[in-house]
Amino acid sequence: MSCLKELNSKTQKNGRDISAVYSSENYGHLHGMRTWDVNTDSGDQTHFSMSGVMQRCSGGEYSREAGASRPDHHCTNHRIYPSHNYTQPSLPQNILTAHGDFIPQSSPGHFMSPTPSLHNNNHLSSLGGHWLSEGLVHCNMTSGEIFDAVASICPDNLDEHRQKTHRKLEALTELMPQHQMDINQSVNVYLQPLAHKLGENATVMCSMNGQGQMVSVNHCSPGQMLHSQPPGHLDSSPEALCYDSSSKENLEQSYSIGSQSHLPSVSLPAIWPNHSFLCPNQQASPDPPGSGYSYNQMSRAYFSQYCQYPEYPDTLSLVPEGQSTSVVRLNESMWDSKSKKPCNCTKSQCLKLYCDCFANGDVCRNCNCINCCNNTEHELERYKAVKICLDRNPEAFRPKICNGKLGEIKGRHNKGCNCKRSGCLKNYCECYEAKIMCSSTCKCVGCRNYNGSPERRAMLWESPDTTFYKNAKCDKDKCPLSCITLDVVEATCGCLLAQAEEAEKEGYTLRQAEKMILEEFGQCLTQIVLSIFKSTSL
DNA sequence: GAGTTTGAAACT
DNA sequence: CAGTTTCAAACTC
Repeated sequence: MSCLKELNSKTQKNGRDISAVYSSENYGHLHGMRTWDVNTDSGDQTHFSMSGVMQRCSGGEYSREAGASRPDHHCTNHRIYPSHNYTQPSLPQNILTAHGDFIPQSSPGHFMSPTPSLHNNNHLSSLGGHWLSEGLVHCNMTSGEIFDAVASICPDNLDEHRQKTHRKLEALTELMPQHQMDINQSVNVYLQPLAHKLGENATVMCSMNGQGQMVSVNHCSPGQMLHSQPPGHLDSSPEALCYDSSSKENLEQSYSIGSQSHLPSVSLPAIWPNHSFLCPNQQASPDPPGSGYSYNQMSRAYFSQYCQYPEYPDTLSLVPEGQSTSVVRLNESMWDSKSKKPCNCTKSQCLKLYCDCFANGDVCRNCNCINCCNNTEHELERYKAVKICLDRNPEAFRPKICNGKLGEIKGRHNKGCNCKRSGCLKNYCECYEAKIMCSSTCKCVGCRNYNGSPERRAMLWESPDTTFYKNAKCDKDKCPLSCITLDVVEATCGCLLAQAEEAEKEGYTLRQAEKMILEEFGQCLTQIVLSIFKSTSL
């Protein structure tokens, strides 16, 4: 029986390393590339492939242009039309259009040269001088192509923008060259679409607010309505799809998705506050039925290394390939200053791993630090600091506490602690602080943070949080029952259910069904016991 | 709140 | 890689 095989597989894995049980095999990967059309009415066309980094404006970013009568002072406005299935309406010139179709990577985008009217300040001009300012949005476009493209569109302040942007790009490229390629393969950063005008699989929208939150909606189905209005106030205008990413409130509203509110959502980290990336081949995890959103989170700094650590697929989830619609956004709780403990750094400028904010990939906000450079005003310094840390230790931003074997509720410390005086029973100890027991990877002296320790037992049972003790893993991985994990229990239940269904399908009597289920349970137990024997050499 | 202790990070 | 220094958090009074 296949489920028995699965159970066997799981129990075998549980003996040592079960982290791969929830593999990606059931979930698709995001891949493919999308291109943009930047249209003007000049008629000239230049083909180019957009791969690399593109910038957006600060403050407003990609906001809605609510018709011709709604100027937006601080945002670059974009109208986006699909290249197919849609006839561009009669609108003012110089509209940035795009289509979000998944296009084979070899397919070029089309760039149509601009007209002089692009340079005016008419709010209907889709590209203004702020196009190249702050906040990186990554897409398949090289920096040179960006400059050339943007230069032809909005030469205003180009030199200044070029210099500023080039410095950032240099730092960025230097910092993570290997990820540039990843980005090029997984364009998921797109402008605001007019969703309901796009054909099936045509809508892609993705952007970030000033806090690095990435939001995207992919593959909207025809008729799906995305709106920026509160429920009940759906804007029926073609420009209804919008957001002002400088506003968290608007951001939330913008992604109130009409009848699709059940759509899954996943969170994406950003390496830096204004930068987000999507890696290809990220694994997706399904949402619990009925849940509106699911959030996973990981260190933003660590995200740049994400693709190097497939053993942590659960830290990031994306919508499975083929799913018609998805919402991708950064978990805002990651940026919730209320939930983040403020640091008190005085000498490190919050650019060393001494600083918890920096180490966690956060920027300092509402902290008590002095001479802080861990903020958006010191991006370059921050880039360099991240690079230094990664050069010194490529896993510097890797979460210290990783998922342990299944059944280990809290996991284990990657490096282990080195405590000498605290007995690992004070918060000086990172294991203790993370509410996990010390493991064989620790090099601590006089450790009392292990299962069965008298001090620990007394302390934990005195504590209101006795689940810490109850859920903790066995001492130093030597408990033979440690392989009976939730996963194994789940698999066992699955086998029993499958047997019950089979009995029902075959029309067996209740007694016969009970017998079948009990026999199945016996086989499951046999597999578990055999696995225990194997893993413990009993 | 000031001073001390502690262990991770950084440095040599 | 080991020893030392620096640093910020945890802890004590």
